[in-house]
Amino acid sequence: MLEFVDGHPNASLERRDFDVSFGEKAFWSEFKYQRDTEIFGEAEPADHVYQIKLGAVRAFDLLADGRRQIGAFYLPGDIFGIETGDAHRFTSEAIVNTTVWIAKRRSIFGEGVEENISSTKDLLKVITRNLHHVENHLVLLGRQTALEKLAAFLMEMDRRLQSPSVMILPMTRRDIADYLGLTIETVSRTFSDLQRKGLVSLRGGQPRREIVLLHRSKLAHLVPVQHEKV
Amino acid sequence: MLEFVDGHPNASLERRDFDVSFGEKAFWSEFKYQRDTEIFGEAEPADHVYQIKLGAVRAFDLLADGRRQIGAFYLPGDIFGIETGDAHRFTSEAIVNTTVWIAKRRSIFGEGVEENISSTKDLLKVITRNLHHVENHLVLLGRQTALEKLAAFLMEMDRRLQSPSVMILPMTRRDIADYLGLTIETVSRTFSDLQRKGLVSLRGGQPRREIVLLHRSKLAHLVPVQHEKV
DNA sequence: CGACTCCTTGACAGCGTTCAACAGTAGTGG
DNA sequence: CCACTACTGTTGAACGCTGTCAAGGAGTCG
Repeated sequence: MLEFVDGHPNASLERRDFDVSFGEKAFWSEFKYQRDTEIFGEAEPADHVYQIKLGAVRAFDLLADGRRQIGAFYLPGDIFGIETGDAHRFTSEAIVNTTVWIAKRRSIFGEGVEENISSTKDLLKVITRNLHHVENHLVLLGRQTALEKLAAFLMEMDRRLQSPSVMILPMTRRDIADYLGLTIETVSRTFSDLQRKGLVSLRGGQPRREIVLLHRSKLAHLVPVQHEKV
Repeated sequence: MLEFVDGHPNASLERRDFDVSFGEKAFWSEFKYQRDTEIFGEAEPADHVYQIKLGAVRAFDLLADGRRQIGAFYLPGDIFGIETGDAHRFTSEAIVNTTVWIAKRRSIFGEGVEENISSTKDLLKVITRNLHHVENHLVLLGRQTALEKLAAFLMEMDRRLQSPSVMILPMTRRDIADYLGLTIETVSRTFSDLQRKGLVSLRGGQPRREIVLLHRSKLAHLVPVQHEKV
């Protein structure tokens, strides 16, 4: 099973051969990635499945001139790496030191998807969730203002972190900006806006990653909703 | 089989019970939709699969205040309507008078995806292609300029229409704008830009939907490419 | 003919970017 | 212990790309 480590140069193997419920029995191994190291690159073969145990991951595309678009953040519990069939579309990096469980794709799905039906349904469920998220994000990127984008981002993180009283964001302003299609300055200014309006409170000093949502319903009102049919 | 017509109020049934290759044998019926009529709405159950025979379709999300984001255009040959598992995420409308073949989902996949393995692979292929397209579109919406967006749009249409000498776009400037996250004025100005630069020629008078790509390689150079790893 | 849609163009405004300076924190090494 | 550096984040000022508002041309339909 050293092939695992070979295929993941930035990972350090901790334990292995878990039996997690994803379809049927499968062999999972635990890896740790240091902050800012790559988990897999764009166009690499997508032959593993990843689940975050601890930490956070960004999936992004980098243009030749340095522009970056983050397509998704993955948090503890999230499954990723199987978004696009044969090859990865986005590069994935650990945002902070991150523990990931990894399984070979064929150990879960058989060769391709031929053999294992129940896990194929799980696969479809994960992909469908990803697709849904990306489609929502299309609307955000194409048709929302900076304020709406940041409010939507905060509500998304709040939901996915199960509405903690103090939300501790793993990502930097640059990550947030690249997720929302903005610059770090605009993100920073919009945070200040929200603070002036009394909707959020920024805590912790440099990196200001601790955020308290003071008025979730007002924040939610800033997020555009889809049209209700007449 | 009148349930078909019941479920598709805007459609007129023409012929039915084709035998098309999508996985194994399935019963397809041909429907026609008038320009600007809805094929299926957001949040409706996704229990049919659609393939365009003639015409064009837009899939979009409409916000409460009228802002619209188009996620994809579908052209002859394209399969759509199975993007998101149980319920549709986007509304689909015929852009022009459009002929569509429709099959019940379970007549293709069995109840859910349990029974038919080979068509499950087809399903995954279609969904994967959709996901790939949407992820590309994320980068376009979040990180590209108006000029880059329009160039990318023209190259995409050129490829999908098999590089005709004269490209006849089915969609209006508004559709293009809502696809690219721009306004119609910016789209129009950017078309004029490209024309002044000698890269395209706009033909046909009001609706100016006939476009000749005069310099595909220069046009392609306007489209940002993903970063090549060092 | 009038009414309508689609598209283009001009003038102007504004949202978000760019450029720049600076504060707070952490890590390093003399 | 204290520079020194590096990194993250905030804020100000000016710019500019794109949006907004407005007018008008071209084509279609009844």
